[in-house]
Amino acid sequence: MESFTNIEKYIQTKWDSDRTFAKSLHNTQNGSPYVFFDGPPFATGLPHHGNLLASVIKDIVPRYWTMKGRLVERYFGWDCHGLPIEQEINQQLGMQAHEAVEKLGVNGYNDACRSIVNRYSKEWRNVITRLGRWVDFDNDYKTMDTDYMESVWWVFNSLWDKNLVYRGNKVMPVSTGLGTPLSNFEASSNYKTVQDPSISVMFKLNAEDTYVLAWTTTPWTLPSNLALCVGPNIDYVLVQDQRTKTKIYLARDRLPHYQEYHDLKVIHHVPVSHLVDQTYEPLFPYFSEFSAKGAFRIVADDYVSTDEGTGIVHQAPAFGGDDYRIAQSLGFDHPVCEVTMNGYFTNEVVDFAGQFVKEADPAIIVYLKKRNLVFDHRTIEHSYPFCYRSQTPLIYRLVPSWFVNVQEHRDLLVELNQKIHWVPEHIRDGRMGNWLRDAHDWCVSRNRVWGTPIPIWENETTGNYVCIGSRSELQELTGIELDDLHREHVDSLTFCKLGEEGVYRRVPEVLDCWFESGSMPYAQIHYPFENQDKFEKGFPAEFIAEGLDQTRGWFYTLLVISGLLLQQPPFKNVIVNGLVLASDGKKMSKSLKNYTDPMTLMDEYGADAFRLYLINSGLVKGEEQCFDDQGVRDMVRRALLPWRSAFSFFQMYAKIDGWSSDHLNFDNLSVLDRWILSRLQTLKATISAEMERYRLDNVVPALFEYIEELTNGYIRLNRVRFWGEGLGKDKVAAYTTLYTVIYELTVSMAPFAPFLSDYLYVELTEFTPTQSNRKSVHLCSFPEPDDSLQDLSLEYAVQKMFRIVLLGRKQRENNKISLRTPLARLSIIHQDSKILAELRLLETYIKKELNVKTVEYETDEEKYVDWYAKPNFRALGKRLGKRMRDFQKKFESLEPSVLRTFQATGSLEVNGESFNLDEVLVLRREKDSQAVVTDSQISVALDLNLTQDLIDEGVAREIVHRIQLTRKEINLEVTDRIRLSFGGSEYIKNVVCQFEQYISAEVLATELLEQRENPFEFTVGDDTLTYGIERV
RNA sequence: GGGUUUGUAGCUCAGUAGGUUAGAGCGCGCCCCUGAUAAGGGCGAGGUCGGUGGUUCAAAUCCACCCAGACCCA
Repeated sequence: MESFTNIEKYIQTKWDSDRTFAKSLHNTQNGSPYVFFDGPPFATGLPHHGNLLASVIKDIVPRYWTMKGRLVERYFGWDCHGLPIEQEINQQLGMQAHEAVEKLGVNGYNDACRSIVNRYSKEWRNVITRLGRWVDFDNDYKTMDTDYMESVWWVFNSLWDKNLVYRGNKVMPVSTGLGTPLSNFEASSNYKTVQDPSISVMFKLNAEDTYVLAWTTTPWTLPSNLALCVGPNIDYVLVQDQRTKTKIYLARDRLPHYQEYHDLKVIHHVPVSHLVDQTYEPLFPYFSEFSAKGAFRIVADDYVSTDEGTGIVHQAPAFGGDDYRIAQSLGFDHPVCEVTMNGYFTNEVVDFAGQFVKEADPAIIVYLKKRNLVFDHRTIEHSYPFCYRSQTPLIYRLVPSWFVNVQEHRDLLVELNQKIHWVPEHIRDGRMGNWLRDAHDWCVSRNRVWGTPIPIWENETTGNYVCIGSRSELQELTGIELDDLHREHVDSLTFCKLGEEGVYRRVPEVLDCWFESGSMPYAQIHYPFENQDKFEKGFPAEFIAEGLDQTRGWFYTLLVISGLLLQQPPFKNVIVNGLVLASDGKKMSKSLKNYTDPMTLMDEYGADAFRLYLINSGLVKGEEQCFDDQGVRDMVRRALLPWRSAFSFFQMYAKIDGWSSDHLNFDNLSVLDRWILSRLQTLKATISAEMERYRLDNVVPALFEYIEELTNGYIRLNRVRFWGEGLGKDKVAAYTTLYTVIYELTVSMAPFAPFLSDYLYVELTEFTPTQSNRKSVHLCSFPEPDDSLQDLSLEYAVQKMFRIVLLGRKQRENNKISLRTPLARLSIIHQDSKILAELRLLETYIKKELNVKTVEYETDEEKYVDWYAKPNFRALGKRLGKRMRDFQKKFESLEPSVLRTFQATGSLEVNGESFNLDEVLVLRREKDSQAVVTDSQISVALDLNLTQDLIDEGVAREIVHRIQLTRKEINLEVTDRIRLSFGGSEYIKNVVCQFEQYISAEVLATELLEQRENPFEFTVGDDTLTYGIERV
């Protein structure tokens, strides 16, 4: 047998040479489009389990809909711009972007980035292809393509035209050494432990002769103080410094801290409302005119804590994120920012002008001390971020930035989000909904090099802006035609406008790369410059899938852009996958080596198994899961192996009998034929239903169940039907059933296990000479359930039969009687003769499974079991309520005679209330567990008497078994006829003679002769059989 | 600190209208079967369903708080 891995490699080459993917698109070209958007990954490393998980989902769903007749085009996308790429290149060049740009120029730097963007794309293609994902890599989109970037410009310009773009400020980490803002990633990459001043400063209230105490480790921000902030839920106290007699407000929780160094006496507690809105005297005179605008006032905000400081926070809106947010809500449009990007005070700060802020700290403290405003002064050691390049301390400072107005359109976004079907559902109103409800304006500018330039030109003289939305517009204004829109080509272009003085130059920023990926629906097809019709027909997309981390990433940017642009959600269905963790519960990490490389896994167990494992879990509904290599192996053992074995079984006999689908005939189906066909309809219906709901995790369990029933139920019980010679009616029915069931199972598996499914499909076509000449399962239609073949009551009865077989086996086990020894009788015991009648239809199988001569149906349960009654809590809960416990006791103590009547009449009176058989359940327990076994619903009793005849027959079966083993050992074919010689003890020889016919038939012996010397032997008890086998 | 989410057998996980015997696979122990054989089946051990409190006749399931982890945000 071929290994699964080899099968997959073979199928892969078949797909390549037959161009099966292209054919599947060709075949569905008249189908209605099912649009799928592929989220672009950064290819800065090899694909990991998370990428593969998303890829599996992105493959299964499109394959399914393709088989449903829809046209599902799939184009791969690459995220090319942004920090990850710059990071790579910086590392490669061994210098920071700003430095590199100085040396290489924007041109050289971008060339370097461009050269590595697709460094891994070949490996990605290999891995994704090996996984079995069908996606067009040849017509992929890249966010750095000129067409793509032009569409991004169009998107940006459209927002601009709708007045949704504005210039504002954002507090960001700034490297004073480089004079430029850093990304959060860069800013958090170099923390150092340093000593800083820690001062508590007193602010004099205007209305009383008291002070408010605020704490800071950045005295240089005090000259730009504009407000103080208290916490609305914090308790404050007024204290008096016993040394200076000064009265001071601070948080009660912080009092002990200050009492360590100062003799403070509490005067009284103060509600926070007493402080809010009070005004105070500015520490410095530089910006006192701001008091007219509402500055130098106490405000309240939740962010204030009492973990450190005084519970009152000094506000310098230009130098803190919260400070800025609060200032904006107070209406300071132009907060004070008297520090240059390089960290020097400007001239407005008269006393410290030209000083580097960190170096001005001591002078500022002295200034305040002279005015008796410093309450406490010491030094602390803490961890502080430094520029990873220039090693200067970072400062947080306002940076001019471009924003998209999202805040005012929250309601629209929330509303559009409601139209999206999220899997898992909770993300819609939870993670995503909450995020949208308080969405902030989106800062879309980056002070970067490698990206799509923001297409805004600013007139240096008049301050007017022109936003450009296309290459042709740019050409009109500048006369230059560009085929590349990166900074090195665009930055130098300037223009003037007639009748307006001054020159227009592009603003220096590039776009946030999330803006580019969010523009993907338009940009991937160069809309609106091309493909207008295609876009309009295919928007919103039917389906997308990415990881949970994209909620505030791609999912969000897609929604913001399409919402603002078109007032539509960008997609209808989304599967959010969870994070794949290593088996130790940690993140997968190359350095920890805590996971197996996916390619290795696929080489060992196959991509099909890998795929099934990934989707058979909470991973496809946003939950995380520890990846377990064993789990992949399980998929082989539980699904792929039995599925293929079922096919091999069919194939082997169908070849012998020369059976083909020409002989299909549903006329003489046996009861189990009808059963497994009915189960097939149920399976197909389940798969369709779950796929429509995008609940992939519910599919694999249903497949498991079916494969289990097919192989360990249907095939095991029906093997004998395939053994006889010729093609009788019953055999045709058996082949018809087995073929149909395997065929449709195989086609149904196609989206999930595309390799083995295609392999088996092709093998199956050997038996379908007149059927369609499709070359691949992936060109087939997904099978639809046929209601006329479904019989739920039969499914139920067979289920019961299997339960009975289990009970019988259990009783044999209890009594240590091997299954090979036949028993005279099985009694199936239930007082309801209707149930027994259903089981009678399956008697043949029950006899065979339990190896009994006869089956009897017994309605007199009281002979074997004790009845007891129990309330059906679910049914009675509402009606009985608190009385449940009392009734439960009453039911449990009912006499058997009462229960007998109850079962006969279907009605029971207790305490003047009547109950039916659905409300009170009658259950069974064994009177004597030797004689009978019950599962509380139904009972069986085996006749355990072993007569000599039965024992002899058991021995005969044992003999057959040994001979079969030997046949196999000496490599006989299943169909080989043999000449059997035997000898040994008298008893054994007698048994052989007695069961001559049975034995000959079973082992395919055409001749049986007694002989003294034989090559093989075995013993049963005290007896020995010797035998020889010779092929005829 | 906030939002969301997860916590069930040694391991990986099921368990959506709250219903009284909490399941599967793997692993482990015992046994059986065997022309589907890189198999298969049965039985068994193994669980205070993260903790505490509450609602209820009844809680793994609903509520509150807490603990631990994760993701995102601050």
